[in-house]
Amino acid sequence: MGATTEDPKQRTTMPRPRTFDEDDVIDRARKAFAETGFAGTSLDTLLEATGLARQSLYNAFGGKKELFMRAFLSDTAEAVEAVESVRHGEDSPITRIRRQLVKVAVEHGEAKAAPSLFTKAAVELSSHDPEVASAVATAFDVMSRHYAACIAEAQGAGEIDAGADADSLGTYFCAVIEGMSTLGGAGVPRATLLDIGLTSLTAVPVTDLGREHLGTGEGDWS
Amino acid sequence: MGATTEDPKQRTTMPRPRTFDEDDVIDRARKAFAETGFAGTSLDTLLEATGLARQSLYNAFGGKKELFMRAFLSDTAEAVEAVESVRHGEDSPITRIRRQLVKVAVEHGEAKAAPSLFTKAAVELSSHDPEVASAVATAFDVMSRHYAACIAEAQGAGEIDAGADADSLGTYFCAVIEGMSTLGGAGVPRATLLDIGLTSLTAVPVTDLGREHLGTGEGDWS
DNA sequence: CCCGTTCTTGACCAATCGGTCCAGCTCGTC
DNA sequence: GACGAGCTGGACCGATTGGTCAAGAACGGG
Repeated sequence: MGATTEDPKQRTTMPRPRTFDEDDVIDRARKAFAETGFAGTSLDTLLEATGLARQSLYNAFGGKKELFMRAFLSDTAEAVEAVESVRHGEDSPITRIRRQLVKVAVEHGEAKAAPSLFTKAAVELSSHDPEVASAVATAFDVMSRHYAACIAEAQGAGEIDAGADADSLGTYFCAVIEGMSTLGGAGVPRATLLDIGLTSLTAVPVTDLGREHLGTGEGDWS
Repeated sequence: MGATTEDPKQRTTMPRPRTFDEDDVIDRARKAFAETGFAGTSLDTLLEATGLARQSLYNAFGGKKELFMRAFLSDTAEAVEAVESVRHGEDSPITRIRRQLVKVAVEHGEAKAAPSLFTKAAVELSSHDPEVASAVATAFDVMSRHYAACIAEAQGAGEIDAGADADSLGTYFCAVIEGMSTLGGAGVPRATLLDIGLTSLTAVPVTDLGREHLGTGEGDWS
C-alpha cells in the first residue's frame, strides 16, 4: 500500500501520474457507502461515484473491501476529531458539550441526511468483521473519554456537581449521539433531534455557577 | 397475499398442506436478516436458514423483499409491544421505564448479540425505502408516546416534577434506546450499556416521593 | 527519441445474484 | 380411487456481482 506515497525523486524513470486525487476518491466513496452500505454498494456504483476506472480502483486500493475500510477509517477519524474540538474548546465545558449535541442534531437532521458511515458500518458490519468492530470500539472509547474529560474539567471548574460520574456521562453522551445519528438517518426531523440532544443534557447535574456559564454561545442553525 | 390464510373449508378440493409454519419461517428470516442485513443476506442463505425450498419461499411470500418486510414488520411490532408493557405495567411508572432500559441493556449487551432488525433496517434502508421509513417513523412515534404517557402518569402521581416536558423525555428515551441497541451490536459490553441506561434516567427530574418508589423491582439479570 | 514504469481502458472471467419454470408429489373431496 | 388443488424440489434463466487480464497511453530520465 505504501508504494503510492513513496518519494518519486528516487526513481530512475518517472511513471505516468494518476489522474485522480486519492483523498478525493476516498471522500466520494465514503458518501457512496454511507448512502447504501457496504453490501448495498456495487463496484459499478462505486466506479461511477468516484469517476475512476475498474482497474484504477483495484491497483490503487486493492478492492472493494479495502476501499471501504479506507473510507470507513477516514470517517471514523473525522468523527473522533470532531469530538476532540469539544475537549479542547475555549468556552465553558458544558457549553462545548451542548454545542456538540446541537451540531450533531443539525447535521443529522437534514431531510436528505443519511446516517454517518461510522454508524452505518457499525450496525452493518461490526458484528461480523473484527477490524470494523475494533475500530468502532476504539473510536467509541476515545470519544467517551473526551466527553468524560470535558465533564471532569467542568467539575474542576465547579460548573458540574462533583458527585457526578464523569465516565458514565461520557459513555452516555456517546450513546445519545449514536441514537441521534440513527434516528436522523431514519427521517426524524431536526427539531426533534435537537430536542433530544438538549434533553440529554438534563442528565448532567449542573451547579448554579455552571448555569450562569450556560446559555451562551448558542450559535445559529437555520 | 390473503390466499394463504383463507378458510380451507370453502374449497371443493383440499390441496397439499404446507410442511412449514409461516410464523416460524418469518422468525428464522428475522434472525438471518438481523445478522447480515437485507443486501447482505442472499436468497440461498435465507433458504438454508428457513429450511424451505426456493419456490416455497417465493409463492408463500412473494420474494426476498416481501419476506424481509414481513420479518421487519414483525420485529417492529414486537419492539412496540415491548414498550406497551411499559405503559401498562403495575408498579410505579419510573420503575417501569427503568426496567425497560435495563431490559434493553441486557438483551443487546450479550457478546453474540447483533442489533435488532428494527435498528438494522432503519439504518440500512429507511433513507431509500419509503415503506421502511414510514414503518420506522410510526414505531418511533408510538414508542415515544408510550414513554411520554408513562412519564405524564408519573407526574400525575407526583413521582416526577410536574415541570418536566413529558413529550421531550419520551422521544429522548427512544433515542437512548436506539443508541444502546447500536452500541450493543457493535460489541459494547452489557455493564456499559446498563450504565448508559441508568445514567439516562438521571435526566428525569424525580421528586422525593418518586425516589421512594424507585429502588424496587430490580429484577435479576445474570 | 527511446526507455522503463505506472496508469488507463475495455474486454473478459467465474461465481453468484434474485427469480422462474416444470415435473412430480400429497392432500381432501367426490 | 381418480381428480384437481396447491406444495415441493431441482434444473434453469439472464443479470449482476467482485475481480482479472492484456494492450496501449502518458510521463520524466537517460
